[in-house]
Amino acid sequence: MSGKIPIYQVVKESLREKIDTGILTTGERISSEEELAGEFGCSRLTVHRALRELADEGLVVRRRRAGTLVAPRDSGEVMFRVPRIREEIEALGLTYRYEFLDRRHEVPRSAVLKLLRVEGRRKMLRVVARHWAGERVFQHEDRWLNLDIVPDALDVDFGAASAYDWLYEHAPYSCIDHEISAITADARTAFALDVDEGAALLRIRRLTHLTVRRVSYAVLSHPGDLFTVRSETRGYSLNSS
Amino acid sequence: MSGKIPIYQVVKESLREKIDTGILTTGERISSEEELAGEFGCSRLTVHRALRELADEGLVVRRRRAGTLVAPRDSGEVMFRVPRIREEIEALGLTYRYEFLDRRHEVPRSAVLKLLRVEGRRKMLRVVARHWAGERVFQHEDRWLNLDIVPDALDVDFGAASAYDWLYEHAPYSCIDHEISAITADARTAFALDVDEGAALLRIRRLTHLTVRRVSYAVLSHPGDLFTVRSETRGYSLNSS
DNA sequence: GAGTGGTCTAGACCACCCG
DNA sequence: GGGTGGTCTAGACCACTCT
Repeated sequence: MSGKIPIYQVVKESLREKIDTGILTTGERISSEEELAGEFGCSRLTVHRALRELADEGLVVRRRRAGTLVAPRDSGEVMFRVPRIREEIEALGLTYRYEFLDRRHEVPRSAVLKLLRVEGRRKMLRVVARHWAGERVFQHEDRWLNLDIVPDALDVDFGAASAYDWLYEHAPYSCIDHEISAITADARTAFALDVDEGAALLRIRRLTHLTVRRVSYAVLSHPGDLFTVRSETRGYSLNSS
Repeated sequence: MSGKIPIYQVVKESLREKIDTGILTTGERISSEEELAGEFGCSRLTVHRALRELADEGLVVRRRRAGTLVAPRDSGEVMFRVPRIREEIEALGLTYRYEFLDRRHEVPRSAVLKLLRVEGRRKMLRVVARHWAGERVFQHEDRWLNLDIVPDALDVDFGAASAYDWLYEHAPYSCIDHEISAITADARTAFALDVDEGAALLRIRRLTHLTVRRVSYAVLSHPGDLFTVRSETRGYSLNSS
């Protein structure tokens, strides 16, 4: 019955449980790969893979000569999924609608130039839009596109498709940095989001980049009562039972 | 000179670059492991490791018989580090101070019982505290500890050390789920955080669990102007030059 | 059926670093 | 110096799934 589970998984989960339940505690040394291979009756490479994956997850630390130690807990990392906005809204059972507001070819303020790592004062593309969920504004998007990296954007009319979607389709694979904060809506933003002035907003600032090239910078504002960021549990949480 | 870089890394970065720059596009098929092994003059296992890691990162999708395909971009996952609050505050150059407020042994409201997966109405431990950064309240912590999982907590006086620290030291390794949202401070919370009523707050709800056992549930509230959650870039971003 | 990925072995050599 | 992890090979068998 257990013949279908790969051996490296068995080794991994066995060690994970020993760590979870405190049988192995912080700083404690785990048997060497060779010893574990003997215990589990498998090759060293199989054990190596199990230990490497545990190290990738941050549960153990590996050092040559010193061996494998249970890692100190560093309160760890949390994963959040950032779905495409349309999918997110439709997942809530609401109708998604994109509303184009503005498109300018102009020189950004210096803070934005700096974020985009642009030397001197050059024109970039600014696209402003709203994303609706049913009858409410779900997100206000104020985005700068770096024309040094994606010059084609200048030819695009963002009246029908959002800059986000365009980037998603046309820009190469990229990393994204996020900052999430809570702010109070000023008059202008309140109007844009159709909420009361002073309402709490969840604001995400997002910098899209490809290695060192900054592709785009966006400020995304949501009414606080509409949007929540949820993390996904990392690792295997065995939800059943 | 290049002899020090492992072959699997070379394979991985070579393919990553082809994907990043658009030479390989979404849905396109990558050569089979055997073919790549030939190209790079290495064994199949070495290629396999490279491809497996790319798959773990979500850049490619692998299916038997069909082969390895460049993954559709699903806007991916974002990693946030959640540092210990003391470290976070001290990293800002401010003085950290813990202030104990309340500790009760009582039956939680039903929503909390449900979150903690507790059957029936049983007493749990509630610990309320504030975390200061210099002269400002940085976080208000309202935490429930599940005494079925950590009965020892009942013997602990949380006057000096926070429930968070105690959990960190005494509870086994665990997963944590988070929800981040922006809310408006009501009178009570505004008083607790020493901000104006109606101010924007960043609220994190955090459920600590070990597989299926819910250890603790906490509501953490921050003044919106003090606290921001920042993501870390995932993967290798080759920051130099 | 055949081609692909998934896992595993036994053995090897190297790099690192603690004693 | 010697024990440990890091990588690699050549070959093998299996599981899946497309045709």
